[in-house]
This record gives sequence, C-alpha cells and structure tokens, in this order.
Amino acid sequence: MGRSPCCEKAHTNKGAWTKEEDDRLTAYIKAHGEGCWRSLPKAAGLLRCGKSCRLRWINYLRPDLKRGNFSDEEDELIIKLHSLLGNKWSLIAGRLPGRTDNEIKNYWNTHIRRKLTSRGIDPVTHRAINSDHAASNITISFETAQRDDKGAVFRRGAEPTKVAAAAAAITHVDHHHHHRSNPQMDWGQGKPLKCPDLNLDLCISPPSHEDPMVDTKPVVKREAGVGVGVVGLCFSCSMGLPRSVECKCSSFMGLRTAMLDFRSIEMK
DNA sequence: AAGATGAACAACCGCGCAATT
DNA sequence: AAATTGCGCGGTTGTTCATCT
Repeated sequence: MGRSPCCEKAHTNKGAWTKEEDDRLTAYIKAHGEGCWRSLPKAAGLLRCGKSCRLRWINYLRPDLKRGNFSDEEDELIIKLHSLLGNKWSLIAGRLPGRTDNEIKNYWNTHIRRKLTSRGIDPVTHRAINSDHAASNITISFETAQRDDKGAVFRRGAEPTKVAAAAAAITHVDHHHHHRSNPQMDWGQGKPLKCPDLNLDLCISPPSHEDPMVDTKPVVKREAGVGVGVVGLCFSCSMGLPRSVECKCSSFMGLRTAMLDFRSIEMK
C-alpha cells in the first residue's frame, strides 16, 4: 500500500490568504524550514492544503523574492529563454533570480505575449507573423560543450562534473519538427544551435545510456528545494564587481549571463 | 457617477514522475 | 511488482483594480 492521503479536502480553507495565515506560515518555515508540505499545515496550525502552503510560500512569502516590475533586460532574457525552452516556466525562472515560475508565466501571458505580437512576432513560435520565412531558420548558437575522455559532458570553466553521457548540444533549426512542449528544439540530434546575440552555454545532461530508439523527450530531474539550473556566475560577477582576470562569464544585453547549467535536464 | 471592459496577478486544478509502502 | 502518495509543473480560473465609455 501507499501513503496516507495528502490532506483532508474538507475543512481546509481556499482562496485568498489572510495576513494571519501568512504570518503563521512564515513563522513556521522560519523556525522549521521547508519540510514536508503535507504535514506542515497541521503543524503550523493552518487549515490549508499542503499544496496551497507550498504555493503561497514559493510564489509570495519567500524572502528572496524580487517582486516589482520586470526590467527590459529581464524581458528580453525571458523572450530568449522562451524561444529556447518553450513554456518551461520553472526552467526560465531558474535563470531569473528572485522571480518565480508563476510570476514569469503571468508576466508572459499579460505583457510579453502582447509585446511580441505588436512586434509582429508570433509568441508561440517566435516567428514573424504572416511570414513563414522571415523569422524561420533563426539559428541559436551554443558553444560546444566539452567532454572528458570518456565522453561525459562537463561545463567549460567548471570542474568536470560528470553527467550522464550523450549529446551536449541541443539541436534545432527545423521548425517543422516540433516537440510537443518545445517547438524550437530538436532534442535528439545533438547539433549546435546558433543565436547571434545569445551567448549561453547549455549543457544538457544526457542519458547515461543513450539509445537512439528510446523516446528522447527531455525531462526535468527534480531536485527538491533547489531551483532548476544554476547561473554559473563567477564570484566577481555574482557580486556585481568588476570582472576578474579569470572571469569567463559572458555578457548578454549588459547582463553577465555566464553559463547555463542544465545538469538537471535529462533525456528520457 | 456608474457600468462595461480589460489588465494584472494570486490561487486552484489536474497531471506526470519519483518515492514510498 | 503494484498501488498509492508527495511534489512540482503548466494550464486555467477567479478576483481585484484600472481605464474607458
């Protein structure tokens, strides 16, 4: 048999959170940390579903949330990342410290979608509206990921973290081969993407035993409590200090973007 | 001033996968 | 191995606020 039910559906509050509920949740997590969401409501004295508590904490109460308006740089970064990742809001949020997937998703739906449409760009395909050719064949470039002598992929400039094998680079370009959640990517081929103004190093952690016959649908390996993906900024850049001699972080629209660490993405 | 409409965003819902029993 | 739950995700809905007519 499995576990006991996650929460009692009856006798749980729904809808907007009150100040008192927020305070209780915040106080509890500050005292005990983010633990088991299922047992948290009862322990914290909240008549809420654990799922609801998690959502409230992650999207609203967490102290490291940035909140406030998105900058133009953030806008553009979201657009670029969306063109690469599709509606993978959690992955996109992983590139924007202090922003949540829900916030970005809402922002996309209310602002950016309209912004792109007004620019004549289809927000879904990132291609020019009414032109099959104008924006097609956009090539998004990634520097070649390095491999160690056993073929494991590791991030340039980082300790050779061995991740499972296979393709380091992502492919794309043929917009006719659509992945169900990411029309811009062809996850199976392992050819580099090219994008003139987005210099990001993507290391897709591949399957440990690559089998061309298996479904290559990308999946996100979950790491509880850890945002997916890590911005690999060096110390100087992460502190906003002048670049050091060793700094290998790249710039994108004035932002130090460093290298994307997609260790948590794996091919199925 | 009041109602209609749209924008913004918080919260919910259902699903898939991994973990657990 | 199968059944079941926990967690996280993306899609959607509901509510509030601002602007327009």
